[in-house]
Amino acid sequence: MPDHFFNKLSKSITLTEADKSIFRQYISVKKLRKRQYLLQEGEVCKSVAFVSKGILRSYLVDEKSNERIIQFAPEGWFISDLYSFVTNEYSNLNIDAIEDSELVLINQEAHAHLENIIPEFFKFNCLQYRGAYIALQKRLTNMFTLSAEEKYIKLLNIYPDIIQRVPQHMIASYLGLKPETLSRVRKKLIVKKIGHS
Amino acid sequence: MPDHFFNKLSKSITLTEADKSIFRQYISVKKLRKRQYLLQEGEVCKSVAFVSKGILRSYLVDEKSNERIIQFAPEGWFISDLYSFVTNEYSNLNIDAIEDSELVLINQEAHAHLENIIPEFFKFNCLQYRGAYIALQKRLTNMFTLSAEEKYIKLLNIYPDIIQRVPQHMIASYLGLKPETLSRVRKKLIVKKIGHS
DNA sequence: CCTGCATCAATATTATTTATTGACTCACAT
DNA sequence: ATGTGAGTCAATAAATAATATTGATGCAGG
Repeated sequence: MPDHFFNKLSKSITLTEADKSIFRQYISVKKLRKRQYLLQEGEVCKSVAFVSKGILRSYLVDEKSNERIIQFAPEGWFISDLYSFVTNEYSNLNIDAIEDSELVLINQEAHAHLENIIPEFFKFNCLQYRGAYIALQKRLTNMFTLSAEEKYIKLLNIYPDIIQRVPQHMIASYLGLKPETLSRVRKKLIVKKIGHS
Repeated sequence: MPDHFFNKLSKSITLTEADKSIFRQYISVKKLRKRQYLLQEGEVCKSVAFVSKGILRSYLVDEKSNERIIQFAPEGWFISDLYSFVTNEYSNLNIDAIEDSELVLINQEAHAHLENIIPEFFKFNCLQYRGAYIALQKRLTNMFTLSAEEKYIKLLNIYPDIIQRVPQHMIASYLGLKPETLSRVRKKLIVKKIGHS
């Protein structure tokens, strides 16, 4: 079951068979159906999830009760509320499944323990955090500097697959746009494209 | 928030204001949206839920992966997997919301504690169990002895409200019928009725 | 050899989700 | 002051998913 998970790890670190069987003792597998929560606002995030099938999102709802999407996590990605996970404070974000999905879960104790006994796993996480930090910073700067159209095109180039899979209003939410605005941006782009051909 | 809950208790037992404020310390409130699980097969049932709004169901999925509905719980009812709740073993049933719902939750420790310090609550539960047992036994005998049509009519008489609220295929599942069969039974009944008028 | 129901497959109906459009407002950069 | 980019609100359209019905057929038991 957690093959996909091991493949992912193996891309950045080297895992022995012994390591894998240790992992198997500490991880669990969970299925979520579409719209099901993995984590709800007000709960404490007790595990990080690796998505082996499907796609999840994390989001928060603002004062005006709009959903603001923080992250999409398709197969091969991790998702959690890291803040709540490490501090044990209540989470203020929600994580749910956009499609029926399958996860590999690692809870707090398991995670700590695995990092201790498998140094390569520690290293893996290190790399993950660094990468995530860089990506987030880039996203933030894009948010501040780009126009609606530019944001959309950038996303289209980087994650064309995600745009295909998730409803458009979620893309809008991710980009900090209103669905109507995104709809109009797309229309304009299509018109342009037809002009070219 | 838990007014509805106190009203329910007050129908069978007498609660002082002091009792109520003790309760308030030990219960929690939770919202579920349609199709969201309260409990999934393989988890341990950590709380009993009082439904203050909406409607839930508990069901198990059989070898042929049909859902078999055990119970519906509309407002004013309790629902849980009592077996798992008392033994701490993994549940083999699922509980989810048929409509967006609001619950009052009492977890294991709270439940035990409340029964200890509020004898009336202990008594309430006693009555609940007895009533539930009787009702279940009646249901079982109906299952064995009645025809599809009779089962449906009986349900219609006892819980007309539930039949209005939940999809027909769930009624079928509850009665141990196939959706097609129930559809045909209903058609026959409607024809009969028209004949009468 | 009926009767009562299950099964399978197709289709119809209804509800829910998602997307688009129009008319309008506001901020702000020119 | 004015045009542009995006938000807001309300209505509608389109797409998808959930639910219900129907017909054909099979099978077990009185």
